[in-house]
Amino acid sequence: MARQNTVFKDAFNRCLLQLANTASLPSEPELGNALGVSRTTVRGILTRLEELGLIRWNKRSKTVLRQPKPEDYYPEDETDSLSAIIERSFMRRILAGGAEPGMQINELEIARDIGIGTTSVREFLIRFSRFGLIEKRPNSHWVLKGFTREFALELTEVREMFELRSAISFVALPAEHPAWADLTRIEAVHHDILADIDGRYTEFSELDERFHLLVHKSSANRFIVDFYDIITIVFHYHYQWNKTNARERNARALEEHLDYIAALRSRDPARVEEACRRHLRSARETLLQSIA
Amino acid sequence: MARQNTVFKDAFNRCLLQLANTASLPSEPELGNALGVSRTTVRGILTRLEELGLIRWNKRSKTVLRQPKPEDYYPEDETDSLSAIIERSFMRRILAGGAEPGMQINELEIARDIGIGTTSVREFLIRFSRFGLIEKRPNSHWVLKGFTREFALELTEVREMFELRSAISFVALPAEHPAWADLTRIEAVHHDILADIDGRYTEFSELDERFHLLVHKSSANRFIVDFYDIITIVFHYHYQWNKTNARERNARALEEHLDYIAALRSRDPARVEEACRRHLRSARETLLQSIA
DNA sequence: TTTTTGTCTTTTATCGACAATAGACAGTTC
DNA sequence: GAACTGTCTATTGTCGATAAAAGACAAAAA
Repeated sequence: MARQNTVFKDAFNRCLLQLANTASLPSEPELGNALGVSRTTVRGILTRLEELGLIRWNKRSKTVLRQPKPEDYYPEDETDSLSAIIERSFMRRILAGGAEPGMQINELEIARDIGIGTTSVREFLIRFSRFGLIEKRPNSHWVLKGFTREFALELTEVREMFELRSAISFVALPAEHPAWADLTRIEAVHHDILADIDGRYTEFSELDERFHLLVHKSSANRFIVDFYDIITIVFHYHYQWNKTNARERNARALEEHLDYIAALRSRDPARVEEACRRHLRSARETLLQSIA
Repeated sequence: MARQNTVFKDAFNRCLLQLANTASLPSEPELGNALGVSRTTVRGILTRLEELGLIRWNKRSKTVLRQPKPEDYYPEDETDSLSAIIERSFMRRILAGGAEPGMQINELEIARDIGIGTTSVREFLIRFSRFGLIEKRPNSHWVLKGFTREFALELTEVREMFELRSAISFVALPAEHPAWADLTRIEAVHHDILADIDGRYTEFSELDERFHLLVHKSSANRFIVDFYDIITIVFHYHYQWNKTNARERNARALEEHLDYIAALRSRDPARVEEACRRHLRSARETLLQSIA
């Protein structure tokens, strides 16, 4: 097979969710827009919905006949894009497994391991190389540079430069800029989670990403915003792997965020700088502790 | 054909140059080291040298029989790696041609244009995307973001942050660090070029890259050093295309470099910061002028 | 006249294949 | 016994092929 129809299956599943609330479906272009796919895929979905007896479809009329049952959905693991699968598998290898710096990375081996072609693995590695964890020897293998203490220090050094600058430019945003409203929403979630910290502390990781990305975006600089991808992926996988003291860590970080947010609101650059520095310093400590 | 033997041809040509000075060639591993290729390729080269009657080869003895003639070399254009070919072709497209921001980029079209397969084009685009000039729409085309004024401003903003920090850490390098010797060598070339500015001003571009890279490297931060790739490629292709006032521009930049180098030598951070700022400001102006 | 649908073409994502190149191992030579 | 060569295997770089997905265009419907 040349390509898995994961786009179709994933969009189909999302379409079933939308089906729950309506008696009939909108036009093909509109559906395509809502699901983020082309009309070709939409028509594939409609065809399948009809086959399963979920709708009656005749040109413009798409009448819902019954509600979807669990067995109508495609299994979740068939909806993952190939690159997502490779990413997970690769990160497990280099974070969880005893991956020594300097180790060789073998495209063919990874491909066989996952059961896919080498092309996709190559493309993943090329994309991944910008994170600075691997390096290519031309005409030969890749080398793992490793998730080391140096890596963490270099990463956080740049992060601190970028975030400090972004935070300063945040306070210069006009009052009607949507970022302020986003900030309010994000602040509210902080309070919600803190109120039930024992039950919800695991939601911090995602919130953390949203908050810092919002700050970085105010720099209006593509290089700064793009760099945040590296932070995201490192923290994302790293925290999946290292969960010691997660509750305390997250509670503390939430408090620091609230300080930081208050500082942004004050629009006082000196105060922002101080709150930002304090939070980033403790984030760096946390990261370093879990490495060494 | 699955793959051009450009590595072989290029190494063969370089080997012919080395041949000029010796009566016999060293061992296979040693040759491989000198040329940066594997023993397999070395043996290919030796075989070819023997076929052409350039050497007599018997196990350890590789006696040079005659000096290479021009027709012994492979044509230069057969020694370019595919990715270098794609890069040149692509940069010509987006810098020289009237490439509007927002334009779609079509893998298949580029591949047909150059007469190669799509895989290599895809891989090039993925690698190139980290420069922030193009962006992928998943399952669909790439979009050219364009070499615009915003791009130049975002690029120089980060460059200034990084270089300032690197320059400051440069003065902290111990006196025996090789960077100081490199700096001396680079400074000397500045004087050489200035002494014959009319004849040699075109050599500035390469010198500029060497100098700034040396500064960036003293940061010992892979993200800062890697970022310099973007600067390099942008300036490299940009100056190939825009040559107005090159002589005056370069002369001025050379003087600024000399100030900057003197400041580094003084090891006075305040003086370094000032000289660095001044030079980067004028570099930014130059870049901006040639865009708008 | 604008939106929707039917149909058809083009492009992307992925695979398998194969030559170029790297690299491993054992026997050979100094 | 250290380095070199002969031979063999494994991996990378690139191509062509193909299903999935996107998208163009004209006919049909509102």
